[in-house]
Parts: sequence; C-alpha cells; structure tokens
Amino acid sequence: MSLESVPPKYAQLVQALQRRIEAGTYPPGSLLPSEHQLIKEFSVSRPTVVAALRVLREQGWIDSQQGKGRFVRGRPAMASMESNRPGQAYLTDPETDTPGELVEAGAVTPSNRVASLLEMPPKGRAFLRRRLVAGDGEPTELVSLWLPLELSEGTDLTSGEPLREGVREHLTSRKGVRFDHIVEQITARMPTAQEAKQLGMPKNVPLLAVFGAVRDASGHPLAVVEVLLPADRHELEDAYPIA
Amino acid sequence: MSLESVPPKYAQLVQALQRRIEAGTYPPGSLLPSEHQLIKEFSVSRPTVVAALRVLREQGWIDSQQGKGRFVRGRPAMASMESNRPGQAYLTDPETDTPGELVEAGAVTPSNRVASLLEMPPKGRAFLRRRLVAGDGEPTELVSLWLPLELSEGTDLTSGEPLREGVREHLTSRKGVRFDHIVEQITARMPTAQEAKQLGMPKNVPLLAVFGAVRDASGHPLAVVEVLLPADRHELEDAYPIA
DNA sequence: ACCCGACAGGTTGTTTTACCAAGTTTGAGC
DNA sequence: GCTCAAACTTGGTAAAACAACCTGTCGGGT
Repeated sequence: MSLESVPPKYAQLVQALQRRIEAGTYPPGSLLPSEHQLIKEFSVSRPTVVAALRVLREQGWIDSQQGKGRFVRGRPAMASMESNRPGQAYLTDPETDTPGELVEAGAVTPSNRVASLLEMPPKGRAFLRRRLVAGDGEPTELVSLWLPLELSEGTDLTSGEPLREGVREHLTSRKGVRFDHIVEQITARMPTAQEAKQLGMPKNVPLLAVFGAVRDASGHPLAVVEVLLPADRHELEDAYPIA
Repeated sequence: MSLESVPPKYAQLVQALQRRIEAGTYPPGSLLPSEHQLIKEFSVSRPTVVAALRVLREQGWIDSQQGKGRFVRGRPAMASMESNRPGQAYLTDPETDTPGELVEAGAVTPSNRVASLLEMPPKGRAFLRRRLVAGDGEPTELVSLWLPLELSEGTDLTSGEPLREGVREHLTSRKGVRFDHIVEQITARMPTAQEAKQLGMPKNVPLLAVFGAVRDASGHPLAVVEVLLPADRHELEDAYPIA
C-alpha cells in the first residue's frame, strides 16, 4: 500500500513548467511552447495542458493572449513579500513576544469613530486594552484594542497581565468567534499632549493612525484595533500585484 | 454588427448561481444541486458546469467535497470591497477622466527617497509629471509621477496636454514595459508652504503621503507615484482577508 | 515601387461527448 | 445488526470540433 499517491498529471505539468521558468529555460518575456507542442512533449491531452496553464496564469507565472501565445512573466514577485500589516501582528502574536507596557485595560466610552466601526450606539461602552509597544528600548507604537463588552467577559484580556497567546487565538478558543477579514482605515493627525508624552515624540510631528475593524465572515464587527505610529520614525510598507 | 458580445456560457452560469445564493434560493450551509442536476436545468455539458463551479470555489462562494457535494458558503466577504489604492487609478485611468490641472512636467532632480525607489544615483535626473486633482471644484490630491528619463522619451507624458489614456496603457504601448506590482509606502508629514497653498489646506494639518514604486515582474523599478492627501479631508481605506 | 486587402496558418478560448477513479451514502441481503 | 454492493457524488483524463484572434504571405491594384 503505497502511501504516496501520485499527483494529477496537470499538477505535475505545473511543477515542470515552474522549474523550467526558474531555471531560465523559459526566460521572462519569452513565448512558452504552444499547447500543441506541450501535448507532444509530455504526451498528455489538451485539457490537461490547458488546466496546467490556467493554474500558472492564475498564479501569475505567465500571461496569455489569444492568437499570439503565452508569455513568461517569471516567478510571481509577490510570493515572498508577506504583508506587514500593523495590528495584524498584535492579533496573532502573544503580548509576551514583544517588549512593552500595558497602559490601560477597562471599560470606556469609545470615540465616535470606534463606536461606528463596532456598529454600537454612540454613547455605549466598550472594553479597551491599550499597550505601549517598545523597540530598541524606546516606545514606538501605541496599540489599542476595543471589544464589545460581552466579548471581553470571561477572557484574560481584562487582566493586567500580558497575554501569553495571540488575541485572535484567545478569543477563538474562549468565545468561539471567527476572524475573517479586516477593514482598514489609515489617517494622519497631530498627537494629543498625552500621546506625545507616552510615545516620547515631539508635539509638532504628525501621527499615522491605522484603524483596523476586525469582522467575521458575515461582516459583523468583532473588534477594532488602532495603531499609532510617530510619522518621523515609522512608515507603512506593503506590496500588491497590479490586476 | 452587434457590439454587445454574449458572455461565455460558464460565466453566465456563474452569475446565475451567484444571484441564487444572494437571493437565498441556495442558503449558506446548504447543498448545491449536483452537477447532473445543473446539466439538466441549464442544458449545458458537464465541463461547462464544472468550469463555473470551479470559478465559484476559487472566489470563495462554495466549498466542494468529493463524494458528498458542494456546499454554499455565502457571498465572499471581500467580493464587493475593491481595493481603493490611491495612485492605481492614476496609472490606469486617462487624465481626461478626472478634473484637474497639470502643474509641472519636465526633468528634475528627485528627492533621495524617489531616487532610491527608482534605484538611480542620488543626484541623477528623472522626469516628473505633477498634477493637481480636483473634486467638487476644490483641489483634493497632488499626484506626482517620476520616470527614468529614458522611459519618458517619445511619450506624450512630456507634453502639457492631459493624457487621453492611462499612464500604464501609454507606457505599455509606446515603450513596451509591463507593470507587474507596486511596493507602497505610506507616511505622514507636514505640508510645505507651496503644497499647502496648492491644496488649499491649513498649514497645521498633516499630509498623508503615499509612495508607490511600480515594478516589472523581475522587480526592476519602472516608475514612482506619489499621492499627497490632506489628512483632514481624506483617508485611506482598504480591506483584506486574514490568513 | 509601393500600398493594401484577402487569405492561409498559427495561436488560445469555449463547448461537447466519453470514460474512468475515488469518496460518500444508502439499502438490500445475509 | 452487520456486510457489502450499488448508486450517488466530485475529480481527472482523453479526443474532437468550432470560434476568435494574431501574423505572416501573396496577390492585385495604384
């Protein structure tokens, strides 16, 4: 009983072509062999070849143009670029992984913006956990997490101790909620006196404020994360393909 | 000579099934009709049905399980949220589509940041095209495009006239370059006196500055787009799934 | 000599028919 | 009640045909 099952033919073809592109046999910009040539070389049928080429196109390795052929684009550039979304790290990594200091944990009346992102009434109350994250011994980020009160009950978020697991993992196991996607808003503003003091930054330097509204698959808001970054020391970087 | 070409059958099937899922005919969690049932109902062949269902699965509408069937997951949460990347619109849409005013077009010595993103020597020269984009009769964005000099030669970008096609299309047809992806940096700073004047904004409001380095498939830089937004009037919004 | 259209041959895109393999459920027969 | 075969499901492969599109070549005309 051989446990290793052979992959489908079209998947084997995908791998073979990827290897040739990476090895330079098919350099970027060149024309790939036509379907008919691939059929002959690999002794497979046309649907198999087309299935393999469709995968390669959807993954960004090649481009196809009706009437002309298929062009090599090279290894998809986005493969190794992991999105470095601020706030996402806070949701997945334990607080004990990054040095920092808990500055607030308790029920508050959130700002209108946060209340709106949580889809709660303007003067209602929510749970806030705020943490000053340090890097190289200096404070660098002020991270705030707002939750509906009922989501915070029975969790370790209300304690003053650093979390030993990520917020996402904690809420999933304790409350059974499923994070699905984040709606992110980025804006800039001048810091308040308190924020400037906490972050150890000049008062005339703007702040980058990133709001992340965490939602479940149906779009219902679960939490809001705000990350405040002094603009003179940090910036956001991201990479994405052009359609 | 009917200009409206009919979409392929499998695409029609995709739309029909999407409408039924949205209408609740196929509620989330339920079992979709089997391939055979869909073949009979829509009078198409099995590969056509399979192609449509493959698209739906890749887009996250349904789940499939060999031997059991296909389950409805519901409208994918990210479907309607199109990434609203600033700068991307400038690259794809004709300048004549948006009201605005060309404020600069010529060779300059770019800032260190732009030179670095273009991977050119610090004191070299590049072509700059800068446009003040208006909305509701007020200036709202200052969009700048830097190109290596050799990429600007022989294009309509050097003229003072508004472009009648997108920058990407223009450069692709004239110079044969292929845009592949963008590396984006977001930062905030105070406006210069000239920027504040051009944008009609107070001098004490910060600017959101978005740098987009356009690259080809091999990572070679092709152009840099900078979008300046007054932070009191605009912010960036985006949505993305959590892995 | 030059230009332009028709045409042939190549390419990918879409659809159909057919068959086999593999996983799941059901029910008939023991 | 248990076993196992039949009937369902989706996954994969093969062979064929037509359509749409691009690019040359070969004309004929100017």
